[in-house]
Amino acid sequence: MVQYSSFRVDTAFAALSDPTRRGVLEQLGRADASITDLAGKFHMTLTGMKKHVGVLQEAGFVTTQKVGRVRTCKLGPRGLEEEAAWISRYRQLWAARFDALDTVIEELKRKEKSDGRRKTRRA
Amino acid sequence: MVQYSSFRVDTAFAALSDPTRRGVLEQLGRADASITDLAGKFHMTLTGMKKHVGVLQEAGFVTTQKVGRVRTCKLGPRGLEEEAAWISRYRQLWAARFDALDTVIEELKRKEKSDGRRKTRRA
DNA sequence: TATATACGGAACCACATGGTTCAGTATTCA
DNA sequence: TGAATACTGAACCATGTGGTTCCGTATATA
Repeated sequence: MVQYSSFRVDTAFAALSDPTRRGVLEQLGRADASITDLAGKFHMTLTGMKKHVGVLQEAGFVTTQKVGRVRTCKLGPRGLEEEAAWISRYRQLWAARFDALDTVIEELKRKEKSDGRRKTRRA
Repeated sequence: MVQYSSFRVDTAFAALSDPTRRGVLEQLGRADASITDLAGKFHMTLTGMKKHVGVLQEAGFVTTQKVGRVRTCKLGPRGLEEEAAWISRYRQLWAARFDALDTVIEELKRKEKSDGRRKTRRA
């Protein structure tokens, strides 16, 4: 029984809301990398990148391991299951909400076409 | 290749990172509501709720309409398409990254199977 | 008309975020 | 050994966030 805590989803979505961090995830999807590698690739200081990696690690998206003086980052065990589940569930809700209201969807289509000249709307 | 604007995804994920706002979305999935309704349901001031609704509106998840003195909120035209796309794409990346590790991929397959069949999970 | 309701907006607050610099420590290598 | 490398951590800064209160305005209602 998968029970996702609100806290995890919070930190996960927060982690994903930064373009640098999404970039880091994509980068690590291609190859493992050190802090220095990532800092260089995203044009910021080591300290700055370390913070981002820390956030990703906190969210469970990244694991790191230090060998010698180099800390290597790689994708962690979480594959965004819970976030995918939340979004999927919401999309069902959303679709159901719009399915039920045919008139609204029609209204919406008309609106997108005529670009907001009509204000009269029944709901 | 899907081209999604980084800005939109940023604000979308940021909007979803707050549990109150996710709650509001789920609530609006069940029924439209006024600011006062939502403020009461989530135990905060009108002004506080108005800010949350503003964030959701900015992200395109919610639309509002004022009739008389009541502003009614409803789910907007965006159904998290871009966010679902990003996550789906990342999950593929992630899975490919772990292809080498047999135990993990087995775990993934088992999970995806049960995910696809039964969506019985709650928030 | 008087009053209660529902919102709008400004200002404030504590704390988080996304960066930086600076001063270390631990490793590697010539 | 000594110098360069790779990171760590503290401190700082500007801005953003999630709330609040206070006051104002428009609308509904008795």
